[in-house]
Formats: sequence, C-alpha cells, structure tokens
Amino acid sequence: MTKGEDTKLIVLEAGLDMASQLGLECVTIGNLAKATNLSKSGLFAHFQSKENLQIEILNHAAQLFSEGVIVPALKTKAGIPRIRALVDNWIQWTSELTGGCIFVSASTDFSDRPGRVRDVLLHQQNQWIDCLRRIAQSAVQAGDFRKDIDFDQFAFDLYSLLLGFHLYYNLLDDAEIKKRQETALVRLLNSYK
Amino acid sequence: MTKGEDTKLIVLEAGLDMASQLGLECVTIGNLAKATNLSKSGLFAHFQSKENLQIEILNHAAQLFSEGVIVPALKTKAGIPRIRALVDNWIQWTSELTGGCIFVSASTDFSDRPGRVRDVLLHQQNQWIDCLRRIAQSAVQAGDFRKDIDFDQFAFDLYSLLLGFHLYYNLLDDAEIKKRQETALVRLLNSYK
DNA sequence: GACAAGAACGAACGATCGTACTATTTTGTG
DNA sequence: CACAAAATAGTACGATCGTTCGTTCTTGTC
Repeated sequence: MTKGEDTKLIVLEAGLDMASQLGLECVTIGNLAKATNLSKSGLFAHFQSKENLQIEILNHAAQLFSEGVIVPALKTKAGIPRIRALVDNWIQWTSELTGGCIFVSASTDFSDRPGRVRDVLLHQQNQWIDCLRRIAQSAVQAGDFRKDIDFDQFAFDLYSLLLGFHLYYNLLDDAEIKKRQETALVRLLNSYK
Repeated sequence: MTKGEDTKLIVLEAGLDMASQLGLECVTIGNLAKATNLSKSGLFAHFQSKENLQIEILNHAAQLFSEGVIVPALKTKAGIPRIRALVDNWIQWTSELTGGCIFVSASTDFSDRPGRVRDVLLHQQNQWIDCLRRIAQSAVQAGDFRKDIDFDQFAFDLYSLLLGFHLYYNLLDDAEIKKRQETALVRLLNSYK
C-alpha cells in the first residue's frame, strides 16, 4: 500500500464517520481536512470533486458492510441461523457508526437528488435487498421456510424491521428496543415457517 | 390573517417542500427566498434565525400532519378500521410531499445534531408513537385486538412497516410496494387479533 | 545520492452561507 | 388623507463552500 492509498483510507474512514453523523451531503471538504490534519487542497487532490468523495465514501462503506455484515452471515448455516446472523451483524454495524447506518441516511437524503451519488446508492440498496431475497431462498432450501413464500415480501418485511430499529435506536434511544426488535423478528420468522 | 402571517405561511409551505426534498439542514435562506420571490433579508426577518425557521417548518408540518393524518383517522370507527385509515392517511401524506415524509428524513438527519431542532423533532416523534399506542388501545377496547397485547410493540411494528414503505416508495419506487405493504399490514393486524 | 513521480501545501477564486444593519415601501387605522 | 406600524428590500459583513493553480516537500528507484 503506497502512501497515497494509505492517507486516502484514513480520509474515507473519517468521511464515513462524518457522513454517518451529519449526512453524506454535509460532509465538507474543509471539515474533513481538519479532521484528518490535511490541507483542503491536499485532501481534494485525492478525489478531484466532492461528488467523487461522496461516491468513494459510499463504496468504502459498502466494502466494510460486505466484510462485516454479509460475508460472516454467509458463513453461517443456511436458514434461520443465517438470517439471525445477518440481523445481528447489521445491528452491530449500525451501532458501530456514530450516527447510524450511512445507507439508511443517504437513502432518505438522496431520494430526490438525481446524480451519480444517487445512482451508486440505488445500486447498493438493490444489492442489499437482493441479499435479503437470496437469504430467504436459502432458508427455503434449508427447510426452515415454506416453499411458497414470496422472497421480495420477505426482503421488505425484514428491511422494514431493521429500519424501525434504526430510527428507535438512533433518535429515541429506547432502552427496550432490542427486545421489541427480537419479538418482531420471531413473529416474522414464524410467519414464514 | 395579516399580511405578515400570510407570507410566512407561503414561506413555510415552500420550506416544507424544500425540506422534504433536500433535508431540513439543506433548506437555505437564499434558496427559499428565491422560491418565494422574497429578498433574503425580508424572509429572514420573519424568523430571526435559521434554527427558528427549521423549527417553524417542523411545527407547520406537524399541524398539517395532525389535520391530514391523525384527526381524520380518529373520526373513523375505533379498531382495525381506524388503524387502516391512519395507514392510508400516512401514505397519502408521504406521497403528497415531493421528497417523502419530513419527519422521517429529519429523524435520520438530526439524530446526531443536538439542539433545539432535534428537541422539537424528538417531541414530535414521541407524540406520533404515542398516537400509535393509543390507537392500539382503542382497538383492544373495540374488541378487534386481544387484551394482552403490548402497545409499544404494536407502535414499533406499525411504524417499522411505514418506514419500509417510505424507503421503497421514495428511493426504489417499487411498483409492487403497495401490495407488499398491504400483505405485511394484514399479517401484522392478524397477529394482534 | 541523484532524480523523476507522487503527495501535500498555500493562496486565491467566485459563490453562497447565515446574519446584521439601515432604508424604503406597504399596510391598516384614526 | 395622514401617519405610525408592519413588512420588505438593499447592502454589507465575515465565514465557509467547492475548486484551481503553482509550489514545495516526500517517496521510492536506479
């Protein structure tokens, strides 16, 4: 890893944290430079534009997400154990970020901001939903779910649950939210058995 | 209604629309002035600070929300019909705003921005959740729900469902999302009967 | 150790941010 | 119609925005 790639990673890490707190649009080159002890122009040189910076932050987040949430879940036994692992990892992921999941906040922020950033985000969200779909498929193959279930419906159901958790956890910091999330998950899983 | 109150309303209406699209933090006094054909300073005089503007936009939205979503639902027969009315009204409300529900986007944006805006938002969200809770209580009294249900759990379940709808509808504009939302709602209601 | 390539800096650009003043216009009231 | 009050406009401020450019410092290679 060259020097340039090294500092770029540091910037992306700080940028991800900042985006998680303030939203991807409010990540400022000046503030990010301060946070990383770089000059504005020195930092800028790595990205050529703010739009590129935002996209690279998203892609960096996607890689961490894949490594920390998806891959370990896929190593778990297919079926309900895998689904549970995925949910646990997702909650872990969202808790590690100061301001919650960057994909969730970016999804609301960029739903009406056409452009390359939105395109990348949309692709990532579709991939995520596809992951949820496939995990339901493997649960059918493993015999944990009935055969006639609607995979898209399951993806929607599970993602909704996570979004609810996300709002309660980050805004309302509800003490009982993990319990409620567990209750809802159990009911969800049972309805697909 | 005096002239001042009149233009203030126009500003708040435009501000709400802008906040819905770009997020409350990206509502700019300059842009809002352009959108309403006012001078920056003329507009600013109505609010004294950007923070006040944001708060007044939120409060204006809360009033519209109350009038358009909650009050009409409370006029519907208690129980499942009322819950369905609330959901329908909420979806209507969220569809009318260009960029989706302002409370949802503000909740992710301001979860890590301490200050008066966040305080107002938090209060509003707690009120909303309280509304969901009470509507479940009245469903028990009406005999549509069992007596031993957890009201907070129901509020979480239903709000999660709406949040899922919100993301799919605004970002992914999924053609089948209304059908999936309906399926999930039916399952949710059945589990509380 | 010289030297090209890569990385970071400093200063400056025009634009826009939120806010503060003072003027001017518009409004409602006697 | 007059006149105070309310509403809006105009101008300017320092700060920061994203971006450009030329310069300096740091790398790794021969």
